[in-house]
Amino acid sequence: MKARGKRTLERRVIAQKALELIDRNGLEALSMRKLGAALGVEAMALYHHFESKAELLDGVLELLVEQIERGIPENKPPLWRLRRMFENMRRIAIEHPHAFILLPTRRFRTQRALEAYERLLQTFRDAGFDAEASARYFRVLAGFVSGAGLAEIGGSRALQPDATGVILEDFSDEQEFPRVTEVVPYLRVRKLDQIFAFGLDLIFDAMKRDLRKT
Amino acid sequence: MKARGKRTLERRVIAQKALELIDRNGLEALSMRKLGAALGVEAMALYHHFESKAELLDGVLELLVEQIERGIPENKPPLWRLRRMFENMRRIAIEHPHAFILLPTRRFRTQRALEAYERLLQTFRDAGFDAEASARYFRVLAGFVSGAGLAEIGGSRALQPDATGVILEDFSDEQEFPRVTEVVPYLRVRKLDQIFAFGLDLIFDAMKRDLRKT
DNA sequence: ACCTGAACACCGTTCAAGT
DNA sequence: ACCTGAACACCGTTCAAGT
Repeated sequence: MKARGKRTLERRVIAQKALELIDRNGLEALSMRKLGAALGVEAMALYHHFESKAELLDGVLELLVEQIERGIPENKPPLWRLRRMFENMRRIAIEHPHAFILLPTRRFRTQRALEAYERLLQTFRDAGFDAEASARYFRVLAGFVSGAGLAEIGGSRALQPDATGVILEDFSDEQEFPRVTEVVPYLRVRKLDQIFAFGLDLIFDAMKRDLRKT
Repeated sequence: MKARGKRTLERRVIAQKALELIDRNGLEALSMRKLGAALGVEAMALYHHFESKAELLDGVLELLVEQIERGIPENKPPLWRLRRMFENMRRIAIEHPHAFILLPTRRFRTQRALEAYERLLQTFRDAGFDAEASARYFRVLAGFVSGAGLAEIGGSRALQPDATGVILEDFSDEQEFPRVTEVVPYLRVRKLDQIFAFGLDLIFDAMKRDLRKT
């Protein structure tokens, strides 16, 4: 499992270029052929570094997972750090709208991804939760943040690669869908920050109550 | 936009067969060619009923969206009905693990999907929320349920179509990932019901507090 | 109105061959 | 050890043709 110097470097460079292409053209548009071309190499050369496209995507996932811990000082209280980590997850959705889906759909299978997962769970423990409560709150938070991230993307930050023509605005004559129409302004991108914070508050408040109780 | 009898029927039959194939072989494995074959027809015949594969997927999405309202009596209180709708969303994740992803990732663009969305939002209004609060709680609930649904799937109910070899159980020597290891038993499929209910309680409790306040 | 069949421009991956 | 190039078995979709 130990890297042989150049190999790990290459893997990372390839994954980074893949993420770049995904950011630019969408996940569906990423192909081994195009990725090879972008790196000045034949598609098949990539199979020397990754066994399959699936493994390459695990490599891209690793890059996203690493960002969960970005810019979080060690010396802050655990609950504060946890909050920042989940806020980071949302930021990843915004910065990498086409790649974000990898985070909630692909299992963590690589060393680096599992290491980050380990540290995240350790932070729950540091906050005072036992294994069961850590599992529970992790699931609830990760669920909420994943779903919120996906909504943010569908919401309008990024276009879907294979979207069909009609969008809500074309549709809503307000006669037919009054409730949908009235809700649209409150779900604009600008408003989503507040809603996300509100949801996160809900969960963290419950966590704090829980900690005080025991 | 009005249907011409047979046409709508056909569309539905095709979408249903597509969902069946997705359930059996995964979303990635669905192709126009295979779907045609399953219906005893050439792939190109499908383009007479759907303009593209994207539109076909919108048709499959419709089938899922309809199930959100399944088995919910009109005469129950709005909050109760809302809870049931979001529980239904999770059931959809469990019953259609490979297709569920369509729900949080594809925008609602078809008549039937928007109608269901309209009724869902109307139920928030019936419960006593204004448009803004409806938008907020809808987003938080939909976010949580989507994320929880995806986690449920990754968790183990369905295999990923392009999963790579290693899974956590192979990995965790408990030396290297003690926190990950200790959390595994609490995230087993059997336990996810409780965690889901716990998360939903959190949000519905906040909704009830909110309603009492005003 | 509905379906076929050939064709185009792509895919991921295998394999044998090159350096 | 690393890369190429041809080939295989697929894709979604266009287009002209059939009934």
